[in-house]
Amino acid sequence: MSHVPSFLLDNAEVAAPRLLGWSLVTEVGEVPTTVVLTEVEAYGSEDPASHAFRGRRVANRAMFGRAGTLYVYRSYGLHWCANVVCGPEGVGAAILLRAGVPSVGIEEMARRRGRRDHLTSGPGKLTAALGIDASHNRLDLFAPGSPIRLVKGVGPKKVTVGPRVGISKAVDLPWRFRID
DNA sequence: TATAAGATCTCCT
DNA sequence: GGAGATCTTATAT
Repeated sequence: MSHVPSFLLDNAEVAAPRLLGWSLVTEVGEVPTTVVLTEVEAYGSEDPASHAFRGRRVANRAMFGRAGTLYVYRSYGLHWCANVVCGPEGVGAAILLRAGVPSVGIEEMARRRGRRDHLTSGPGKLTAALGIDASHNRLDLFAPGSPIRLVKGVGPKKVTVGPRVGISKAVDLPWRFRID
């Protein structure tokens, strides 16, 4: 049994900003690593920019799972991007984790990234630093024994809202949320 | 079967 | 500010 916070059952654009300030913890190697989430984007169920828009596929089936499920996909053939599934089961909504601040295991993240700066300042970098890849797709982020978990943080003071990045459809929706 | 485009990052200038 | 790396899926022949 896992304990999924109730706000994750809400629509993506409502749930997304509430994830800011939460910690993403991974224990996929010897050393645990944690980042505090500072930038996310919402991908809704009726959203042309969402992978779920054209329906259920093998690659995106994680998006149609329970809220609190991890959805990992490959971006541009070489990066992994991580999302938190939200909304009612079966609707296909998720929150893309775009960036964060390293808090635990910084040395390990620097080793995985092969550099010491810009460790987690983008979706692909975030997954690389945390050691997240396709093998973690469909994981339950709230199961006690899960190698990747979300841990509640302090609520953000001021949230900046703007248009999403890198998409070509529904570009004007202000569904990108970040804190300093 | 083929081709194009994509929720990106790094390195170079 | 621009090109290249390189995989998956959608849409067209």
